[in-house]
Amino acid sequence: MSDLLARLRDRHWRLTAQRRVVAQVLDGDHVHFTADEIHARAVALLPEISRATVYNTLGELVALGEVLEVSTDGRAKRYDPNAHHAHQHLVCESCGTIRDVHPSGDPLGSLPATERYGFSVSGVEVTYRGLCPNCAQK
Amino acid sequence: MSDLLARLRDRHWRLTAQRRVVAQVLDGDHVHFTADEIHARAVALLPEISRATVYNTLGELVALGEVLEVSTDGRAKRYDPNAHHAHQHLVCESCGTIRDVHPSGDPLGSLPATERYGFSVSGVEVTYRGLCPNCAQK
DNA sequence: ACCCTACCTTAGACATTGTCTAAGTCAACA
DNA sequence: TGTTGACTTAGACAATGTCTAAGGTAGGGT
Repeated sequence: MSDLLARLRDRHWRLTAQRRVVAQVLDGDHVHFTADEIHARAVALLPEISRATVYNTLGELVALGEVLEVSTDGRAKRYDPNAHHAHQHLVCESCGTIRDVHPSGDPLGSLPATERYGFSVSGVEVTYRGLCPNCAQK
Repeated sequence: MSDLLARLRDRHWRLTAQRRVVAQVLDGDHVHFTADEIHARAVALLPEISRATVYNTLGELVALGEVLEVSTDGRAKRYDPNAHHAHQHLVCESCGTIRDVHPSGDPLGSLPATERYGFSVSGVEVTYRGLCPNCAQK
């Protein structure tokens, strides 16, 4: 994560206490928090941080390619700090838990030219859906 | 589409004017409207139809498996009446247009057991992203 | 043909998530 | 250490979706 802060400094980001706290909350490669969850955790570390700043900071991190935005369910977007290793998501339909997964094969290659309708295709997202062990039990 | 209405009657759906109009708007296999767009088109056919009824009806059609709900961007969900032929989506990042596409291979098969973390995986969605010919030109 | 009644529809309040604005604050450079 | 433009703030606003209580009606039963 200090790598992240270093990269951001290189890009002339002002290192404010608020931005540091958001980065700290996102630390760890396997969290998929919503903006509200990030705000709640940030407030625990820096009580006066505002919702707007959390949204601003997340938006900037996404624009810089340091964090991925995932909307798996039309509810709140989730933010995925694991932006530097290609992966896909496995989502529990019941509790919303997300796991990072690594399918075999190149998903982009599976779309033949005749199915591209003149689009310039730049990316692909694969979302597997199911029940996590916990929810399957109930 | 009369098939749809027939199937719904078989399931003891009350065929109200409102539900007929929503079904009519969804007619055609390649539309991907938002709830608001569906409401606007429904109002043109039946001025007194309410927003709540459109939401209710769409929710029921989704629960019955007659319509798919797609949220490609964290904005408004879109409703896809092409629920009976497996397909994936190609989305224009600029204007939001969606095309139905048919990739080769079985996307579910690409997730090895060691990457399933005990989940019972029941489905997979593939979303290709890019620019449509129109937006690419600009 | 006409009642019933359970199911459907309605308007509008409310909830959730996200965006914007105007004023105040502060990180970084000189 | 002073200056300045980028950053942060509270709260209003916007977009989308859900809920409620009251009234309407489709369709079965007669």
